[in-house]
Amino acid sequence: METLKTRAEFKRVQKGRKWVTPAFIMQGLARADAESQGPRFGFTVSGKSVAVEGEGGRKRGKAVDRNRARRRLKEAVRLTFSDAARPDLDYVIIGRAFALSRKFEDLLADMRRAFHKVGQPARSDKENNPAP
RNA sequence: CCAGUCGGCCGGAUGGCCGCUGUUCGCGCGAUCUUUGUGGGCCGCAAGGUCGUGAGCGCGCGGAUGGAGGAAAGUCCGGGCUCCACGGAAACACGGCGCCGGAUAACGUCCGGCGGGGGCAACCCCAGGGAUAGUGCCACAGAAAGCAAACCGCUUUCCAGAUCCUGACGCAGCGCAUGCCGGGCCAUCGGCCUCAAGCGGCGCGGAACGCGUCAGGCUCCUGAGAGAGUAAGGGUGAAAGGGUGCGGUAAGAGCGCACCGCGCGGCUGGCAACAGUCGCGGCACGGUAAACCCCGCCGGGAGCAAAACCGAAUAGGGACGGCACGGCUCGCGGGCUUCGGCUCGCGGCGGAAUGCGUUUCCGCAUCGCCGUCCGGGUUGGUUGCUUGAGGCUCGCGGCAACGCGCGUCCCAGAUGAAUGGCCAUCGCGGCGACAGGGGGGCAACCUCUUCCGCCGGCACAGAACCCGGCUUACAGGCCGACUGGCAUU
Repeated sequence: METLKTRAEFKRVQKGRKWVTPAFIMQGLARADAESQGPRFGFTVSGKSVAVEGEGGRKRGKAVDRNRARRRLKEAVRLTFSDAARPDLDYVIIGRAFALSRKFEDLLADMRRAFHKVGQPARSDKENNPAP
């Protein structure tokens, strides 16, 4: 599984198609250079986004929670992308609060559905502007 | 057994499936290098080419092996390291620290003491230098908050007398039947009772007490009055100018004495902080320095996003070469000069040219264009990057912190950021109740425990250059030493 490395790549994918679930937000965009093959993924989780409602107001997610949310999302992508993701797209997955508590099999189902939804309009884009 | 104090340690375990990353070994592929002193083969006169061998690098596959914490956290101190600044020293300013001795690379840390405070005790807590160097502040309350003063109170002198004292008089009251009349009872001239708890009219007395009037007074008392003394007591406060006791005094007061405290000086013990003791001082010198300040010690700044190296595109800078290089009584600067000037660069004016907006007009932009090279430099990449004031065992020195020596081990290095995801069993925690067992109770029942079921996914928390500390967070659990209490032998 190849990951996005630079800030510029992340900013670019932000313009792409978006799909929201309780555990994450997925964005996808066709890659400009056709150099590498297979899809690429970027993961991002902020402390604010995984904040948990507790006694005395919201509790900001600490580093442990952020890392754990990212790992679960990463694992879910790893188990689903080979047959669900489109190889000519870059994806960005943004963690949300339920990334920690959602059952893992539901997370996998969410992920497959998100790949389908994000990949669908990209196909029509490709028909309008065929890549060189 | 219960309660507690101190120190040390752990902080889920095992397995299955699928992953990430470092190191190392092997294999494969890729580009590069592989001698210019005889130094693989072949071709070539040669430059060189080609095949092979080897090397490091990159990628892939396979094997082996390592992979979060006690706080990785907060970023509060101290260092290493890097860059910047800086001739040395001192002073000033600013900041930090502050009992003494030791440990340490250093520290605001640690150890051992000292002093003060708390606890029955084990033990715990303390920013703990200087308040006779100076300045400031001390809210509220209180009379008064720093230099003595005096609200209540206490005492005294004078003055005064509603209250006080003395005297006189009067009244009330008391007494007198050994005062009279009256009255009553018994009765023989007479005797008895009655000054009222129950009875009329008069009279006498002045020891004590009461009231009134008058006069006098300061012995007592009083103060709506003036002055003086006092700080014992009351009250306020965090704090009120030493404490307790005896003496003393008009009342009091270190006014005097004893003990304690305080200050000064000496002696003894201790490296020292300090402790003990002797003498003197009659007690002034309140607190606050986490108020300014004084004294002593320490301190250059910024930080791994430090810093070094490699370096794409675009824009801009410089050098060189080629092409182009038109005007001016202009300005500035350089070079040459036969001093007439010539020439180059920059700028100004003018405007040719080129490009753009559809053309002219007009407007805007450029003032050279092209090529090669150089330096700086952003995205990015590499290094820094993990062997270090390092861990462990043993021995020695030291009360200890710690030091020394021998041996042994290598123990995370990610960078949109690895060290994991999911599941099962056990463990843990909570809840439930059928049943069995133990304890308490007359009983209802309560409680502990075993088994069972369900639930929770299970404390605080994720390395980011590295060490030494501090602080803060933390479910549950283990070990050791010690203290107090109860019970038993």
